Amino acid sequence: MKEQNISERLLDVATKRFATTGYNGTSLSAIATEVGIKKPSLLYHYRSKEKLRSAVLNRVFEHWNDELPRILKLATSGEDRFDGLVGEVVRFFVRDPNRARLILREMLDRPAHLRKRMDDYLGPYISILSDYIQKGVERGEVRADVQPRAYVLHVIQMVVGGIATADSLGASSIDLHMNEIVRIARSSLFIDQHRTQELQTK
Amino acid sequence: MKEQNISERLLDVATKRFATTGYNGTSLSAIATEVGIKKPSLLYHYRSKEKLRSAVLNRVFEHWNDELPRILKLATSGEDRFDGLVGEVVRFFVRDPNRARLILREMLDRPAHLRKRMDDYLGPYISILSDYIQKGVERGEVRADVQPRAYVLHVIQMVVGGIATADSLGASSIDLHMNEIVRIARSSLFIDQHRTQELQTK
DNA sequence: CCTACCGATCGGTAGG
DNA sequence: CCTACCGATCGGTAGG
Repeated sequence: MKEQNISERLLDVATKRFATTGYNGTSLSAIATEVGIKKPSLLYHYRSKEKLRSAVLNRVFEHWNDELPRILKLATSGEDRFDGLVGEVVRFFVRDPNRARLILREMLDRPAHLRKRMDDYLGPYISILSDYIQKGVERGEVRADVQPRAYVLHVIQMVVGGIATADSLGASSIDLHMNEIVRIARSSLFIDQHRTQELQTK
Repeated sequence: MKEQNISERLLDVATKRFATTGYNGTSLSAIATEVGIKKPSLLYHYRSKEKLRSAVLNRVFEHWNDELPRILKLATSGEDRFDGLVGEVVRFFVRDPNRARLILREMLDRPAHLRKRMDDYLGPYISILSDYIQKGVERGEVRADVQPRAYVLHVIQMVVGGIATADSLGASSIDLHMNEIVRIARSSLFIDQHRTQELQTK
C-alpha cells in the first residue's frame, strides 16, 4: 500500500499542491522536490505542466466514476435510502477534501473545460437521479415544485463547496455541517410524511 | 458615472482579473496595460501586489457591509419576507458574479485569512439571522431540527458557489437555478404551513 | 506617470 | 534520472 512508482507519487503530490495552492500557484520544481527528484525528471513522466494537470483531473473523475455506480445502487427507492446516498457522496469528499478543492478550482479556472468533463463523467448519473426525483413526484413523495436537474446540481455543489471551504467558514465540527447539509437536501426534496401522518390520525 | 480616477480603475480591473484568472494567474503588467499605464505606475498607486489584493477584497466586503443593513430590514418577520431577503442576496451577487468568484477563490487560497475577514464583516449579521431562526423555531414556524448557524452559512455558500460556478454547471438559465436555490432554502427552513392548514381543515 | 533595470523563478529543452 | 542551460516573465526598485 505504501510502495508506489514515481509517476503515481508525482500525481499524489501534484493533486495535493494544485488543490491547496492552485495550478498557477504551484511550480513543477516544488512538486518534483517533494517527491525527491528534479524538475527535468518530472518532465520525463509528464511532458508538460498541462499534461500533469489533465492526469490529476482524470484520476479524480475516474475515482468518482468507479464509486458512483456502487453508490447509486443505494438509491433505488425513496426517502429511506436518500440519506445513505447523500451520505456516501459526503463521505467521498470528506475522505479527501482535496478532491473537492480541485474541482472547485477547476470550475473557476476553466469553466468550459470542466463543463465538458462534468457532462462526460457525471452527465448520465445526474440524469438517472433526475429521473428518480421525477418518479418520486409522480408517487406523491417528492415536492411537485422541485426542479430535478437544478436540485441535484445545487446539492452536489453545496457538498463540494462546503467541504472545500470548510476551513474558511467557522466549520468547528465538520460532522455538524455535513448533517445540516443532508437535512437541507432531504427536507427540501420530500413532502414531510411524518407531519402528514400525525395530522391525518388526529 | 464614467469618470473614475486611475486608482479606482485599477481596482476595477484587478477585481475582474483576480476573479477570473486568480491572484497567481494575474500579472501586474496585465492589469496596468488594461488601464492604459505601465506596471511601475501601478506600483505607485498600490505599493505591492499584496496591497492591491487587500484593496480589492476590502472594497468587496465594504459593498457587502453597505448593503446588508438595508437588506436585513426586510427580514424582521417570518416566511413572507424570507424570499425577499434571500432574493436580495442573490441579486447582489448576480449583479456582479466576480464578487462571488473572488470570495470563493480567496476561501481556497487563504482560508485562515478570509475566515478572519468573514468574522469581522459578516459575523454580526450571521448572528442576527441565527437569532431570527431561533425565534422562528420557538414560534413553531421553523423546523425544530435546523442548525441556525450552519444553515445560514450553507445557504450563503449555495448562492455564492452557484453564481461563481454557473458557467461550469449547465446553468442554461441563471434564473431557474436561483429560483431552485431559494426554493431549497425556504422549504428546508419552514414547516410547511399550507399543507398543515389543508389537512387541519379537513 | 515613464524608461531602464534588477535578481529570482518560471516551464521547458539538450544531451547524456 | 541528472546537470546545465534557454528565453520569458515575474514583482519590484532607481531615478527622474
